[in-house]
Formats: sequence, C-alpha cells, structure tokens
Amino acid sequence: MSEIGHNASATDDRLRLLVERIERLEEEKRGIADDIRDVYAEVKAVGYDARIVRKVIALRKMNPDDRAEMESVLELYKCALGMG
Amino acid sequence: MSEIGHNASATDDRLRLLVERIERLEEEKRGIADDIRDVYAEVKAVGYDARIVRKVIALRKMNPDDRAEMESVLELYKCALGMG
Amino acid sequence: MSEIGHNASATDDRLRLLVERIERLEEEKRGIADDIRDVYAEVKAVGYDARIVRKVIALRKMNPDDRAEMESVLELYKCALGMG
Amino acid sequence: MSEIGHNASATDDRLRLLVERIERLEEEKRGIADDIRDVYAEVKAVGYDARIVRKVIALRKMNPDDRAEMESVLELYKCALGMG
DNA sequence: ATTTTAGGAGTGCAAC
DNA sequence: GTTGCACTCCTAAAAT
Repeated sequence: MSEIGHNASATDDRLRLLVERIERLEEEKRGIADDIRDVYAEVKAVGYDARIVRKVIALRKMNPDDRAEMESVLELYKCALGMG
Repeated sequence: MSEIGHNASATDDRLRLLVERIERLEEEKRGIADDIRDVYAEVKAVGYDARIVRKVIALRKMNPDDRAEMESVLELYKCALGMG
Repeated sequence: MSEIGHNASATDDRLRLLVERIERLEEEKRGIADDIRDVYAEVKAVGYDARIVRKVIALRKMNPDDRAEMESVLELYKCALGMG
Repeated sequence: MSEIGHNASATDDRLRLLVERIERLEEEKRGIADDIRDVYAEVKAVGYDARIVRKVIALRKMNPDDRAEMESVLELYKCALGMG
C-alpha cells in the first residue's frame, strides 16, 4: 500500500499545485477586474456616461479600417430602414 | 402519517406544477430563439452583415431622442479622444 | 436612375422584412420571458425559494450522465481536501 | 473662448486618462488570462482532464454553506422525481 | 472546416 | 436610486 499511497500522493500534489496556481492567478484577475470597476466608478463620479465610455473603448480596440467600414455599413443599413 | 403524507404530496404537486409550467415556457422560449437564429442565418445568406443588423435592431429599440443623445455623446467622446 | 432606384428599394425591402421578422420574434420571446417571471413570482408568493427552484430546474435539464459525473467530481473534490 | 478651450482640453485630458487607465488594466487582465490558459494546457499535458479541473475549482470557490445547500437541493430534486 | 465550449460584455431585475 | 446579481448573447479558442 505504501507504493500506491506514495504514487497517489505525488499525483494529488501535482494536481493540487496546478489547482493552486490557477486559483492564485484567478484571484489576481479578479483584483484587476475590481480595479477596472473602480475606474468606471470614477468615470461616472466625474460626470461621464460609463456605458458610452465602454463603447468608445470597444471602438478603440478595433483597427481603424475595420471601424470605418463598420460605421459606413451601419449608416447604410440605417438609411435602408429610414433611420438616416 | 397520513396527514403529513397528504400535505407533503399536495406541496410536492404544487411545486411540480410550477416547475413544469416554467419548463414548458422555457421550451417555448428556446423555440423562438431558434427561429431568431434562423432568420439571422438568412440575413447572412442573402449577404447582409448579421452583426451590424443586430446593432441596427438595438438602435431601433431605443426611442429616437435617447438614440440621438447617445449618438451625440458618443461623437463627443470620440472627438475628445482624437477619434473624430 | 430608375433601375438603380428600383434595385435599391428591393434591397431595402428585403432588409426591412428580415428586421421586422426578427423584431416580431423578439417581442414574442420577451412575452414568454415575462410569463416565466410571473411564474417565479408565484413560486415565491406560495413560499418557495425561487433561487432554489432555479437550481432544481437547472438540474432537471442535465442528462443523467452529466449528473453522475458531477457527483463524482464532488467526491474527487472532497478527497482532494481530505474530506473524503 | 480661450477659457472655454482650456476647460475643454482639461476635460478631454481627464477622459483620456481614465480611458487609458482602463485600457492598461484590461491589458493586464488579458495577460493573466493567458497565464491561466497556459496552466490549463499544462494540466492537460500531464494527463488531467481540464474540464473536470475547472469544475473542481468552481466547487472550491463555493463556501461550505452554499455547497451544503446545493447538496440538499440535489436530494430535493431526487425526491421530487421519485429517485429519493 | 465544423462544432463545441469558455470567457466576456451587456442587459435587465431585484433587493436594499 | 443604486448597487449587485442573474441571464443572455456573442466572440474567440479548442477539439474533432
């Protein structure tokens, strides 16, 4: 049983270490998410519309050509639907 | 026990009925979601950009004043960030 | 220009029809979601914990194999923490 | 107009700074998400089932009371279906 | 290539 | 009214 027990323990430890690494990283990630939430709170506190700031940030993530294309297609569809 | 048994059954039935009503409604909802998916497939099949059609539909959901306001604020922020 | 105008209109109509179909379906979907909300209100009104009812319904959605797997994972977790 | 111009610039800078802080934090967050992905790759490489490891980690996140509640709900579900 | 799956974003609801 | 929570949807990665 000692052999088996030893092997099982080694396996358990390896799994445990991996799990703990992931959990630590997830905690860091959560911390950063909290920071982001705080900044959005500040955005709102100083009078900006957080929802729109989110949209702007999403737009900034796109490359300029894609953004221009998207915007022009959107205009096209809006016109087609009488929303111009 | 018959009293308790009877009460428990009545309670179980009431719960079961509520659960089954919810499940039936959820199934209906899923069916409609599937239909929507199908229409988007058709949107794409005839050459439109489904993602942008989604955006247009979201815009149509807003009342015109809110939409105008949102669009103007978005422009404002874009200019503030040199994305004009 | 009449040709172009005609084509453009036909295209516009096709888009519009698709959009309207989607909007009608989304409205139906919203109606059903409202019905579900009502049933949950009733669930709560007669004394059940709506949150737990949600969990029960989620469990009922799972197939037996997944449920069995989930249970074995629970055991695994307990063993890993010396709670076996 | 210089006053107004100055104020506008100050406002713009404030928005820009907030946006840049958010973008930096989001980049950090993405970096950590990548690290997590790497650990899961290692989990798999040494022979564990990453999907089950995910479930275990999710279970470890729950507090004991929630876990106890979940278990009792499982029982409830089984009873409701005559599997008690 | 296709299909599934996880992660993330956005939306709406309820509780405080 | 605001904050947090739950659900839904969408996108991007992974596996087959």
